[in-house]
Amino acid sequence: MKYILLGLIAQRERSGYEIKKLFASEVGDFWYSNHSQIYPELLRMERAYLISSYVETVGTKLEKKLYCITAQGRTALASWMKEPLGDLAPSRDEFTMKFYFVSDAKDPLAQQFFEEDIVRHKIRLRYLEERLQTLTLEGRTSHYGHLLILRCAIRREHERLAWLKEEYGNLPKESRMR
Amino acid sequence: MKYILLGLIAQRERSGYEIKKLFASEVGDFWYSNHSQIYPELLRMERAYLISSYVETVGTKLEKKLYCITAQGRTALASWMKEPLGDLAPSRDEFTMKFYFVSDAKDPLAQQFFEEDIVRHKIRLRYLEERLQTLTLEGRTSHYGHLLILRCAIRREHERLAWLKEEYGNLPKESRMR
DNA sequence: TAAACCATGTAACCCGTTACATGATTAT
DNA sequence: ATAATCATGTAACGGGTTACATGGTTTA
Repeated sequence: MKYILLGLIAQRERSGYEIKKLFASEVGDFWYSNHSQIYPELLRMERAYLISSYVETVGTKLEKKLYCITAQGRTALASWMKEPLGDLAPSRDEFTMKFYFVSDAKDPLAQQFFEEDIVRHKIRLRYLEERLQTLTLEGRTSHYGHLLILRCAIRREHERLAWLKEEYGNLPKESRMR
Repeated sequence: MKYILLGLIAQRERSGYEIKKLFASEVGDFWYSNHSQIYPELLRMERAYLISSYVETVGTKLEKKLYCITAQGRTALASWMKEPLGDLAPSRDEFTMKFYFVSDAKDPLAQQFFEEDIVRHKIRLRYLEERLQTLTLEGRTSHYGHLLILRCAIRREHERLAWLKEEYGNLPKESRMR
């Protein structure tokens, strides 16, 4: 988490609120957080000399705290990026775990799970495709990684849906009928 | 988490230690936990009348606490199973988030990330295939769901590796050379 | 002038992880 | 004997979520 904030601030100076909005939009596609975690973390990072801040006044009273990365912060970010990836964690997915308890294909729950999962993955796929479209049209430069992970996610959703439909089709008739 | 424990105890009566071992083996492929979370959770569930326990003595002194599901517990489990699946949570994957900060395909980090991710997914794929083999050979009955989610995971790993290799091959030459 | 948005924090709680702690039984 | 495994707990800590709390600015 710390490094995500650091990475975002490394791109350009940012306020806590700006970062909050990023988590609610593009960063949120891959990682989620909210302001009550962001603000304290930024304060901790400042105390650790990874970032520095200055205050800008909007209007006459409203204060906006802008954070910049420090040299130390850049070093820390670079060494995190170079660190090898950790072990793959188990998925902890609700669909998976619930299905583990379905011992028989005839169980009507199997059908229900497939239907529900197809719906939520269709929604997600549509959303991701729209995001890719937006990003492509914006024609921003230097967002290789962002495009890449979006394409990865879209492909994963396609594959997931294909698998779901295949297995759904393989269910015994007794459970597909009404 | 609570419902996973409940599901495992619903299959047959089990001790905390037995459940711990399940998390270290087959359940651990999809969800992880350890004994310091399991034991207190079992105590809480017993206090909530979802499970009941009795003590069995092994040898002369060693005590083993066996938990059974109660009628209330079965109801709670069934209603959890029927509940619709929650929203898809963002992946929170290290590879994804690090790549978000790679703005240019020429960055040598891109190459590094692909290589590392290929390695860890190959390892995982091999492991999952071995698990499926074992499970198939065991020839247990009524494990439709378990087989299904294993096949799903294997297919996901295959697809992931295919994507990784494809994108790795698309990297510009400057960064692939030594 | 009211709603929507900008802007920043704290507090309580829940869940999960690591570490601490103990002792019995079985297999080599 | 001693190592591995069986067996069950507690404590401290860290990260994330929800709720609490406040006030300024912009837009319709």
